[in-house]
Amino acid sequence: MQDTMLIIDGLSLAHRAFHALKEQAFQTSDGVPTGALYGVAMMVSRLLEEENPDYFMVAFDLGRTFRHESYDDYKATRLPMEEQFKEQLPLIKEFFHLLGAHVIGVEGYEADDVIGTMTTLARNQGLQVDIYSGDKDLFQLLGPGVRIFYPKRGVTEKQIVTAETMKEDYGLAPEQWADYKALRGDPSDNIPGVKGVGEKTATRLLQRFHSLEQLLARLEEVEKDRIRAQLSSHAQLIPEYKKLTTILRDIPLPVAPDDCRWTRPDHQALAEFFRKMEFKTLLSRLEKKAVTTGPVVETRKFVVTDYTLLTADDLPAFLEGASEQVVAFQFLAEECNWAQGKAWGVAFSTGTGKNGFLSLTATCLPESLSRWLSDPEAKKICYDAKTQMTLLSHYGVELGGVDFDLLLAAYLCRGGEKALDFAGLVREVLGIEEIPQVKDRRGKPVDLLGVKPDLFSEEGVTSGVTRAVLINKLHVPLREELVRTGMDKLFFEIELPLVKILFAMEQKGIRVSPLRLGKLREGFLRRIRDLESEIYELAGEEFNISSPKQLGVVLFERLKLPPLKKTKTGYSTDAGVLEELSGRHPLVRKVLDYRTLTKLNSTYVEALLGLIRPETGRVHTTFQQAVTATGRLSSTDPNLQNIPVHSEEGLEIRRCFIPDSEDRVFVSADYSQIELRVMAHLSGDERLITAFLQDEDVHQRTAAEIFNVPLNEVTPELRGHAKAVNFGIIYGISGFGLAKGTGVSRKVADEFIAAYFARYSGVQAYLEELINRAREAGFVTTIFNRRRYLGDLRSRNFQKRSYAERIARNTPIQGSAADLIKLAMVRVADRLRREKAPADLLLQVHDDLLVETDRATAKEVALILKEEMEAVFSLSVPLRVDLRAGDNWGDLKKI
DNA sequence: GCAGTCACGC
DNA sequence: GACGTACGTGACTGCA
Repeated sequence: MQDTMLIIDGLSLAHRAFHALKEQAFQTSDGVPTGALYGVAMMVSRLLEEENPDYFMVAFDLGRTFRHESYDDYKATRLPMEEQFKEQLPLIKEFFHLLGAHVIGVEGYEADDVIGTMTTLARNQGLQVDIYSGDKDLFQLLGPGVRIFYPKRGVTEKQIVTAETMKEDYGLAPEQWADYKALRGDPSDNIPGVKGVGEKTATRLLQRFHSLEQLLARLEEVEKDRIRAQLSSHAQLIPEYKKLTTILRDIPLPVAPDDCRWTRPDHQALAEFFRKMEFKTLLSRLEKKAVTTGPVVETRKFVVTDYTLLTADDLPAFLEGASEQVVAFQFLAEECNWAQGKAWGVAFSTGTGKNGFLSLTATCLPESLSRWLSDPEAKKICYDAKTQMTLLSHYGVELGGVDFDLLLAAYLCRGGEKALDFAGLVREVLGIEEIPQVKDRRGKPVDLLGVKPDLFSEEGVTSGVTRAVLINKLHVPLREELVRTGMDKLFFEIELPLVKILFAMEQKGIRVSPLRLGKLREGFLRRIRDLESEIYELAGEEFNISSPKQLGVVLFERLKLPPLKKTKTGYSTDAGVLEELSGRHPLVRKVLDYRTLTKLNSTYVEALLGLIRPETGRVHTTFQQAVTATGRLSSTDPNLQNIPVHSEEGLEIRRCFIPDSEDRVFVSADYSQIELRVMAHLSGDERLITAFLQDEDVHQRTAAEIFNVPLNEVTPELRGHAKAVNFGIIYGISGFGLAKGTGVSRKVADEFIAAYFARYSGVQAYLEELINRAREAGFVTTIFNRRRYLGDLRSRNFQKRSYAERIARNTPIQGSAADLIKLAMVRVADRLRREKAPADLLLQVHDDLLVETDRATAKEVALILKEEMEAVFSLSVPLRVDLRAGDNWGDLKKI
């Protein structure tokens, strides 16, 4: 590997550090140092955490620089700054010495010149040169083997600039930078530049003429009279400017690269320095580093080897003493999914400290075990009860008496983050770094419910028992955390009872007609083929239409259509762009159709066909209860929460979902405007509450209010705009986003929002208060106290902060709606069971419940759904549920 | 395997 | 002037 020389642009860093010290602004709430300390932090990271440089140098200005003497103003403005730095310089120097750097300044030259010369020398020796600087002037040093770590202004992420990225980002080569600055000028360096030549013009001129010399020589070729005149009047001065902007690369240096070899930092002295300077973040990083790489510290391990190998006959006695307490259990299985379940055994850990493992070999469980598992009075705890239920279903055992599910508890406690896997949870809560895990051939940890025979060993049993013991250990702090945060009710009355309901829904599955799906596929494939050949015809060549890259080339290069939008990697070809272009070339519309059809076919038709279980003719989704940040459920394999509904082709797909038999029908119950109702409740806005109390069309009412027209004069267009505003409010609006959504101008969109907040001032006040309180507390909550932690609300990074604010506005609304429907599911399931209604919950799609029931009892069941869902919780506005029923999922009619 | 883009739902 | 509507899952491409 190439040796590396690390060079720090000292003056710029001193400048940053100075402001950091002055403003006491060392770090953001998320612990990331802001721009002011960027250089220091990046370097420390590099030195302490990533790799070590072979050579390390810091360049400083020493006193006045003669390169600028020709420019009178320079002294007047620059000197006082240097005086200020002087106070900081000894500290900064000490800091770098502690880090093991060589600090170099040359009387009469700027730090840039020192860097320029050292870079040239080092590169000639074949070293890789990495420069940390906030100054674009150094870009002129870029070239083979030279990179600049350059912070984007106000942004904490580092940006690595090379000659190539510079060309891409600025359209200029390194050797053009001095010319560019001479033309453009730079007030901060007191280089006036050419009047009337800004960044764009300077770039364009240099791209065309390549160098200042060429430009001045061929001045007559410049078309714009104004620019040409300015250039010729500056013709004498321009070379002078260039002298000011050009970094010297051959000044006499007191050292050679070889004198700058890195000496390892003295950690203790460095820590002392950080403490003195109150660089808390850096200090903690240093200490962390000391723990992980310093004197070898034993990683915290936890293994349980003290357990009893049980037999089916031992089990009752083993569990008996524990009957008053909760028992943690964990299955070990070869396979566990909807289709199959084969258990190796089950591990127990009782509250009284007894651990045991029961091996299972047969296709059925011993009676003593089944009895205990299904006994609702025998309290048990586990990690991910739904999956354990799935395994047990293959033994015909219904798990009962689950008192605590660590997966769900951890999900709630983490407040907005996905639940951790078990090892992660143990690490976070108990600080245990290492637990026994079954590993596959490549050393990847294997799920305890998917241990293939060739991997099964003693280690598996140990892993299972250790996990059971840890489940017991973890449940205490997690239970306390739930109580402390007021989420215990949410956990015990909503999430935990929901597990069984979701499990039943997964088991039940939905019948899908393979015949209808097959026909659909035929039709889709035929249309796709037709479109393909038409598109190739129109394009004049064959290409992969599904590749945005290739499509971009065809549309924007071959057909010369205007690229309206760019993505990180090239032209954007999303639906919005294509829609705009559709009038300009017949191919575009066909691509849109092609996209729609291939999407529907591969994501839904083909995928569903593959997921129909041949034994039952049904698809069985998996509901994820511990993934979303807001408390919603999600659905996978297949995802039945995003089956199309808005297009005719989409409805065709929904029509393939059919009830069990002729005697059965689907009933759907969906909450009307639940999120807006929740917002009305949370904000207490009287106008909004009144609208719902009077059961008005809320979008129509909003239109009347913000456009100031009578209710009956609201046109569909106005209603559409109002609807977009309502959505925007829920999602954390901006004028720009709304403008895009409605097609009105940015200015008009801003006016919509202003009008909305003027009319619904309660909503505005609520949203403002919400953010203020969340900033203080560090989290937002839903009606049932579900939390989401939002550290970024205090971030100095605009982007992060704005994002956190949008989340803060949306989460209480979306999350409360999620809470409500989850509770409603619990109530509905309970009621259906109590009334012995022949009905099964099939799906939940966020505000919609799909139920299958006997044709004869459809009305009754529908009314039960409506009743339970509307009465689920008393808000200051009524909840309303719309009912529909039908013989397939695509043709549901209002009832 | 992973990131990027696109598209479907609420 | 930054930045530009919440929450998901999944198919596909293209690069490593």
